[in-house]
Amino acid sequence: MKTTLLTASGGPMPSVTESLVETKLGLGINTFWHPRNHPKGENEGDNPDDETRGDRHVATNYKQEGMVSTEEFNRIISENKRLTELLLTMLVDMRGRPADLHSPENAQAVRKRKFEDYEWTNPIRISESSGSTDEEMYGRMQENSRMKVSRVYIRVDPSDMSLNVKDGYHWRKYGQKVTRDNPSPRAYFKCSFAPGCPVKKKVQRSVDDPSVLVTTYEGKHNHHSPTLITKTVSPSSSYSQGHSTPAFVIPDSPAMATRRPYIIPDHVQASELPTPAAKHTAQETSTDAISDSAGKASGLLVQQMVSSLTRDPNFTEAVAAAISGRILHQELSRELEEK
DNA sequence: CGTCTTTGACCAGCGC
DNA sequence: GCGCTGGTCAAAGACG
Repeated sequence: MKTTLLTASGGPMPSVTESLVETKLGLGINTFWHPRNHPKGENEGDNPDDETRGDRHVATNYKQEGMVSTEEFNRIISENKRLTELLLTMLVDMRGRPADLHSPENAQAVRKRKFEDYEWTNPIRISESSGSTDEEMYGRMQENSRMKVSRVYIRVDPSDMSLNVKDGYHWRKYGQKVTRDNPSPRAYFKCSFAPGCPVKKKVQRSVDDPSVLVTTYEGKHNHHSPTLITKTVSPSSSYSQGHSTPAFVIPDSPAMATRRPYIIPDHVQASELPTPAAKHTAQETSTDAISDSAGKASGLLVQQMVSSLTRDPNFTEAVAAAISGRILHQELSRELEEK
């Protein structure tokens, strides 16, 4: 079974650079992606022949470093190209929104649209806010933008009709409904790992792409992540305790990656994240040992993220362009001063 | 026997 | 008030 994380925008999981842009633009959840975490076999129809020379240059460097095969890297290049186009589309769309707000007659409509988007993601908060004016709700929407509600998009095998998402927690299904806007049923789950845990999640297939499961997590766990004492790793206990989403799941094997999303919620700092190094110590059942290892290993994840950034061809090119542009600008300024 | 899933019934909120 | 819709409950059955 193939699993691919997607973004809140409904598109494929972006590369790290795009994730950072998404963060800057304030889009929903943050995401973390790395080629090595991507299941093989995606985009099998992509043609690697249309890559740019720059991409080939980076590909050569990749190969020299022995990190990935040429085929693998060509696939990554193709995907990055496709994701870049997606990002540009998103940017164009987002740039249009502030312009809408400048128009008084459109401001209310745009605000309503944003509110509806938020309502889709945060149904509990909205219901709590019922009775308020639009102005109050919109303000509250912005105020609560970092609440413990998140959505995860997971690509699964279309032939698999189950709505089970293995995210490390134990869930009890308590209902299923067919909603008006989606022919696929929506399943309702409650966390059953600890008694009284208020966390719920809803799982429904995407109306646009039935191979994508849309999972909405609500609430805060009142217990440690069960993944801490099994095969996977969560961040330090201070983070993982009480968070509604799988904090960070490191699969032991590609098979384990099935339906196990990689998620970094937007309020989590890099220093709070776990690392691959913590994974090994997590095999122990002692949560104290896990907390210690997670703390020591936080720097390694930062390294991994930096490594991901630097291996992204577009990011490399952008940095090179920025640096060369700056150098050129300095040289021109110096020449002007000398004259 | 305990746990989980299924599924129809029920309830609350909302718009008309 | 009525109908629609999403969310939840709870009984019955399946399963290990």
